[in-house]
Amino acid sequence: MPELPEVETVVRGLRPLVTGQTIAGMGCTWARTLHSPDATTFAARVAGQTIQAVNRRAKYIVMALDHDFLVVHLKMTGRLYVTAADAIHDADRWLRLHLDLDSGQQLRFSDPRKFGRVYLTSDLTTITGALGPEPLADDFGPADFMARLAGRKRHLKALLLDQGFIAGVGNIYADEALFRAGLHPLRRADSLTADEAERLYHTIRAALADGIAHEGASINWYRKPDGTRGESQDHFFVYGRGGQPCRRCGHPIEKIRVAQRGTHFCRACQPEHL
DNA sequence: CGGACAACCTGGCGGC
DNA sequence: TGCCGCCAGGTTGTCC
Repeated sequence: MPELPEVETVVRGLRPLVTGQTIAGMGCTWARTLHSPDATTFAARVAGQTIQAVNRRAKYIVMALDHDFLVVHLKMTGRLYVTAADAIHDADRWLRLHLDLDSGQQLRFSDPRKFGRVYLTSDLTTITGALGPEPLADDFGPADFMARLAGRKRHLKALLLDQGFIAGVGNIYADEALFRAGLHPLRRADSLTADEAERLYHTIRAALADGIAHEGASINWYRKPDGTRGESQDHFFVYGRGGQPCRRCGHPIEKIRVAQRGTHFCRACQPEHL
């Protein structure tokens, strides 16, 4: 569930809580949560480093330390929160890793499904090197998007989910962007007119920006660092609305599978041909 | 290049 | 109440 808007919301919540804090130690209770290096190396290397900045690249949370980058991917059910070291939270039931901060607080990573990953690396490009552009970046314009679309034959839905094509879009905001653009998820990328491509560029950005404005979508697992829910899900046009009337035309929203993902769309607003 | 699918995992839910 | 099986979806890797 955490896509660009959810990760951005987490980053904005964490930033004032951990920036400037020095890490005293690390504990990990599910080995595979640590992608690299191994726990012993990780703990020794992270200790004593100060968190200089908290940022986002695609769906990765990137904390710049003195000599390394501490990177977290929430995958589907990961949650990050800061708490007093002796405090108990509901999400601790699935606690996988914690960082001891010199303030006496802990930065905790909880993850029921154990898909989330934590990395410590001095070279960020080993993680983010193959990612496509940030869709909300100032220097990413309609012409850049249209150039990337050119010659691609894949279904639009599959292409939007491809992190190497454009970074940060996941299943929810792909469906929302395609609805807003009036484009069927099975349209081939190279079948778009210039107008359609430019429209899609703008609706991707609008869907993501609205998601951030509503602080992400708490369908089930996602929570902000303070434990509260985002409200993006209350504003969806199609995602999770199969069988319900389209907010624009009243036609029932359909749910199909595209690229092995549940895909929601309105047959009237997103015609398959032309 | 692109598509299909398994793997990684668990909780929540519908059906019986 | 309880058990069963399915579904959720980000990413990687494999195979065709």
